[in-house]
Amino acid sequence: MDYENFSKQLKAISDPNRLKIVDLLSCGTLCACDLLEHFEFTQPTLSHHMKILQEAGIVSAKRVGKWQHYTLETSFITDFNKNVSTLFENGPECACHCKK
Amino acid sequence: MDYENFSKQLKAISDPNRLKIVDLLSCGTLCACDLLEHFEFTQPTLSHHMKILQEAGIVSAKRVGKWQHYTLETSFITDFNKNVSTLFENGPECACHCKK
DNA sequence: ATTAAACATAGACGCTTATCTATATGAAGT
DNA sequence: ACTTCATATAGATAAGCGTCTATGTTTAAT
Repeated sequence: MDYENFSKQLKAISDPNRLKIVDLLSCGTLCACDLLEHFEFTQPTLSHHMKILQEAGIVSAKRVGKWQHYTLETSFITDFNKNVSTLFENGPECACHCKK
Repeated sequence: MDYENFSKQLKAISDPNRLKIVDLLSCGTLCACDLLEHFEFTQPTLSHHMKILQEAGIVSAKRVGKWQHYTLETSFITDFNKNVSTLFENGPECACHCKK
């Protein structure tokens, strides 16, 4: 498995605030101002977090008028779940190369 | 859900080298010297990574003679999988508090 | 055209992290 | 007792991260 790539996904969501953002988006699309209401930090900080989530392929953005609409990437979820399975299970891709 | 706690688990495995360590341990118990053979870094660096994995409850250690035997904590795997489900699914614990 | 609202970018600051070298500890064999 | 092997600890360093303030950009409304 590609540890570097999986590592990037994990690092992107391993911040407690970004975890909450993903959790909020798991219910559906939200704009930045709606997201911001759930946090104590400033608007530029949210912008920074959203950029990280986008660059990791976790979230996609679409401008609608003045608003940025953020949506969870379903491809990320399936990819992530696949990586988790590969990591914990003793499969043929395991780094130990043992034949269980 | 407890974002702080889940964040600690994620940060502990979000290093590519520690991902590989977990992947290696998913096949069974290994000692430090066996693990070290799979990496380029030094022994103190491995010791550092193992400490982080232990403190996160991901790995347990047991001394057998001169060797430290490391084992993946099954409780971590179930806990982790549970957290992942809660995060991505639109459940009653979701931060948005919407009733889907 | 101005203004206001929503969001992004730039730069700075303090804290954390991954790695190293050097050294300590602890168990086992001679 | 001394040495050797396996592992841990200490301290240093460089890079990365989360946050802030200040400012820029873009869209829409007046």
